[in-house]
Amino acid sequence: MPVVDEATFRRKALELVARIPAGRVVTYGQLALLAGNPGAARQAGQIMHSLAGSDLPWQRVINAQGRVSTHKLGFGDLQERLLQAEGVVFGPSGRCDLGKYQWWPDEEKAATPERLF
DNA sequence: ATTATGACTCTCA
DNA sequence: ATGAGAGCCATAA
Repeated sequence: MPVVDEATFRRKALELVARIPAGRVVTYGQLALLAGNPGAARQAGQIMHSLAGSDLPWQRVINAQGRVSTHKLGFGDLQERLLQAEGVVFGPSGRCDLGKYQWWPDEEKAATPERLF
């Protein structure tokens, strides 16, 4: 059973998305976990679905395989371009290195010098 | 109340 | 590496 109510879950999820630095990404499952509802990766996606046209960096949310999950929806191409514009590199299989770009909240406190570029 | 539907994720074959 | 299948959880019908 959920650890937090839907409203809270959604609020925290959006909060997290807003904090993702350019050039970094987070997964749906990760978002669900951090928002207080482990296992609710689908809801994370559901929330993103409702973000159409918002000012949030929705493009920085991808699936656990390091691939964008929006090709079926038609704008997967756009999402990849936006990310590449921020420095994220996608391999020929349309996959990027999560170990390298995945972002975690606590990183804000610790400086993350190199890595990028 | 029940069913259908996903911007999901794991586990196997 | 690729794909099917089964959990998962909330929303819309």
